[in-house]
Amino acid sequence: MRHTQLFTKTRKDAPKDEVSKNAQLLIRAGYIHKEMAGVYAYLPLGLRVMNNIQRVIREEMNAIGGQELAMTTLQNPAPWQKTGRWSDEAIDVWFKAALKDGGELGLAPTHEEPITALMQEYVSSYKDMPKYVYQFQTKFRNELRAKSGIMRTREFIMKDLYSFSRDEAQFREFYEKCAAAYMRVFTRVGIADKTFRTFASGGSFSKFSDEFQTVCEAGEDTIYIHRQKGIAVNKEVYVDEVLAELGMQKSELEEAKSIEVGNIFPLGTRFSDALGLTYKDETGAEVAPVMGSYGIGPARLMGTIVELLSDAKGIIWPKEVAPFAVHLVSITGGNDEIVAEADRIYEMLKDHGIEVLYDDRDARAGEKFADSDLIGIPTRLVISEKTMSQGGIEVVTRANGTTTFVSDSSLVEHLQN
RNA sequence: CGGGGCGUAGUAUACCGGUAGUACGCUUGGUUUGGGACCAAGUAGACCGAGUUCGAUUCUCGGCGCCCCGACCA
Repeated sequence: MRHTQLFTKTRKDAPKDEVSKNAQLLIRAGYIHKEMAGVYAYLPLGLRVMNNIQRVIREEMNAIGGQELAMTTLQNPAPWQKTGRWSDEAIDVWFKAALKDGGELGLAPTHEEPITALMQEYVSSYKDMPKYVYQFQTKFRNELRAKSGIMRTREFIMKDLYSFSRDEAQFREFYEKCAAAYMRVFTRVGIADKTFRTFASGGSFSKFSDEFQTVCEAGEDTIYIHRQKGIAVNKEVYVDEVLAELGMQKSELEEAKSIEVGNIFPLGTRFSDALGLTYKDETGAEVAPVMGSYGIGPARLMGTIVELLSDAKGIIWPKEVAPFAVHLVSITGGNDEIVAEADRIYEMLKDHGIEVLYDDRDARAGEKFADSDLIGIPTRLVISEKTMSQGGIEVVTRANGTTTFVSDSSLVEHLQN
């Protein structure tokens, strides 16, 4: 894409009402737009990152047998009434709306009820299980206090997967498989070294759950890390009784602030019981499937990546999630030959399927480099009088600033490995 | 929800009970051209409502919005 086609612009100053690093950088670079407190729009660059993050998650979910679907954001109260969660006492973040005919509906804060009700139509035999379904879907939560940029918002997309298993053993097997898939996701988006599977309270669903917590000063949570075991314990269950159960001692644990980037938890038969979801086992007996729920917030992941992978100049995207693979920057000084050469390289890269943002603006070097650093595409290619006279292209790595010269005949090969 | 703070051009900020200033941006012209250039001329602003006052962007009250700390986080 040519920069001159991009309608967004970078800016030097962050808006005064944004304090968090993630929102400041993402807004300055033109990735997101704040619509109101806790509600952000994704602009072309931001949408590309969001789509890349979702692609990574999708690939990992498909690899463990997940089937993607799309439920609805408008929610029928009926199944929620059956589980007792339609009331504001049960879920205090409901957005609800009145229908013209006097009825009421909800804006989805989560999807356990509708997915369980939906599966009732398709699950009837032990042969129908296990089943793993997931979606990327907008959730609405009327938070009393949205905060931390895109980390805690009132409207956000969540990847939520629900597992339906014959019994506890079958459920556990998938639960562990999914935990491993989550770690692969965090590895691919570049935050695995700081992300720990974390023992946590199960909230109202179960006694315990597992969170994936990424160590970061900007985090809302506090965890206690057991370095040797490579796992952690959430502060909410940091009590002697639980630690003993886990075979840990307080002296072995290290306190850290962290961001919850994922959460998986057992649902047992709570929802299948309440909504009457059953299957017939080999003996013909009606049995309630054992369920599990598995969430990752792509936007929160995006915010976490920015918090962790950025410097004073801007963002440093990992390859898998970067909006473009390379940032082609021309320094023309009004010289048409350089423009023509940059255009040629741009077309060549596109022809080889390399995703490239081409800064074809008639701007000075300083401004282009500053914007390039801010936007944070992993690899920058510079074409200027200097590089042309040396018969090559300058290749700069955003993460560490290392620069190499590559001849244009070997450029594509250089970029592809 | 408890506490605190803040609303001034597109953005960031200043001053002031009496014609609202600066920088960036944007427009035009010129000079520049490898790390956010320079000169000149333009463009554009007081969240809403009520009150006090001769006069309110400024003071008072209410509303709305935004931020931070805490609580909450299914």
